[in-house]
Amino acid sequence: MLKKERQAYILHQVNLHNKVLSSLLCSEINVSEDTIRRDLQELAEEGKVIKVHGGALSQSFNEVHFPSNAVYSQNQKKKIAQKAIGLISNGMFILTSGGTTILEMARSLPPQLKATFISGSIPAILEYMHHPNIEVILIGDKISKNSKITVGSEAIAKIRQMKADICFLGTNAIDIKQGVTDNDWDVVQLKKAMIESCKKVVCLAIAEKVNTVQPIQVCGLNDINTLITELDPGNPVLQPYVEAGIEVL
Amino acid sequence: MLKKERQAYILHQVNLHNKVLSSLLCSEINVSEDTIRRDLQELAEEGKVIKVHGGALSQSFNEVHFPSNAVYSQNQKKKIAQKAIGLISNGMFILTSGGTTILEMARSLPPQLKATFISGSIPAILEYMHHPNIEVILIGDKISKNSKITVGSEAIAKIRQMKADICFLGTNAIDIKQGVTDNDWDVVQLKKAMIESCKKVVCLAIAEKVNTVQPIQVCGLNDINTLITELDPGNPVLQPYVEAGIEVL
DNA sequence: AGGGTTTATGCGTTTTTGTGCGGGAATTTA
DNA sequence: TAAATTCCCGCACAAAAACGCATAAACCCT
Repeated sequence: MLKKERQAYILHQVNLHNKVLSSLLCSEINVSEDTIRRDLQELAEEGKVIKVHGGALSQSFNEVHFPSNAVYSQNQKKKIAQKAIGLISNGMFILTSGGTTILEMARSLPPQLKATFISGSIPAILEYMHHPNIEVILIGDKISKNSKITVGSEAIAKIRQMKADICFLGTNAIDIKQGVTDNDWDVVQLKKAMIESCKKVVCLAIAEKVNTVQPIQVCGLNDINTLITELDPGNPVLQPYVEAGIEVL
Repeated sequence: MLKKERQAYILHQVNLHNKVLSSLLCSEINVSEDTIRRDLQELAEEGKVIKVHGGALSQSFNEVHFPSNAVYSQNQKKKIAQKAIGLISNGMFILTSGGTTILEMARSLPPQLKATFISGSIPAILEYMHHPNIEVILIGDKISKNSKITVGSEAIAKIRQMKADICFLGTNAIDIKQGVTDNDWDVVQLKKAMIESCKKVVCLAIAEKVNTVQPIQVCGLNDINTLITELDPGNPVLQPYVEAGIEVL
């Protein structure tokens, strides 16, 4: 087997599987490990692959898995925010959780919108405060420093005595069987109370979070009314949710 | 699984769910906890995640809103802050209003101090949140956008049901005859409630504000226990207050 | 055709890298 | 304050890489 030929084969394998192991390749092509290593090195110098200890990775690895922009998946979140804003009309009372998707929504609210936003999330409140026409109600209680949200029985009691028009949940994980799940106990308590205190529950989730599960359950699928992702509502990934009776946008 | 591949997976998880636990990851990927820890450490050094005890947090989630340091009369306020901090001891429950003097105090709190701070001022709360050992209780209600503080009957009711050890008031104007005065009706209501709900009332005021008057009265001189300015307590300007029975620092 | 040169490959040996383990320190939690 | 986690440090060990060298095939020019 010619050198060029071999390298073409290796490159093909890398692009196919996103990674190759030198140990596997050498037994596959029947050359010494040194040769494979030299090939990978050349390919790496030409920028065709990324050489790592033990083998090589596809170039696409850098772009896809290591997002360089500050806010992760910001474009997707902007898309979600736009869809969510479509559900808001003047005069509404709106409960929101925290999370970067909610923040993106807060930033994208049209300036002429007049509505009342209620939240215990400090970052979200800071965003709402910048808007000229919206009223902001802050849920008070002890502050959880890592989630930057007020948590505790006071906060929950306060939420319980409300009846908002709509509730937006930044969703950490959603799954057909497990429903909505999260990883912070305090946050889950808040979200549960929010769900009970509004007429309509809307989950905001980037597609990557769909069909993933976290340790603590927030609610079952039947408790939510609407699911918003950056995907087209017709996307096959979302069909199970449509069939479960959820409005998918 | 290659090291880089594993790190990509971890990073992906962090960005998806805002946090990861090393214990969970290691059973998920089937490597030792040490390896996960080393990975997290490397990712942290590259600035991709924030390493914390037990796992790591997403970088984007932690975007800190650093309030501007350019504060009017900062040196005087630092001096006042230092004197005020002298009145605080471990385990205290402390009510505070808003205002830049209070902010300066919040920034100067010694890191090892363990106390509970209660406030409805958003900027103050943001400062308190940065401290490692203090508990933060946020008074909830409608947010007044220009004073960045929660105002309303809910907030007042909440304050009334407390009994704090000490209360620090950022003071806009203080005068021998008119006592403490201010210019925002909502803020005044809050301050009145705070004064009633604590054992000791401390006014923080830069010297410029001493012997000035604002339209709305907060309280008479006899309601306050301590007055802190950047001046020496023996300064003639302050003597009338000493004579009125106020502790001047 | 044949000698010199370049290129490609394989084989030991030495270094480097990646990972797990144990024990003690530090930190969190009850 | 005590118990349980988690972290940190050094070590061991295996896998992989780097290096030098040997060999041989391919190439190139009289």
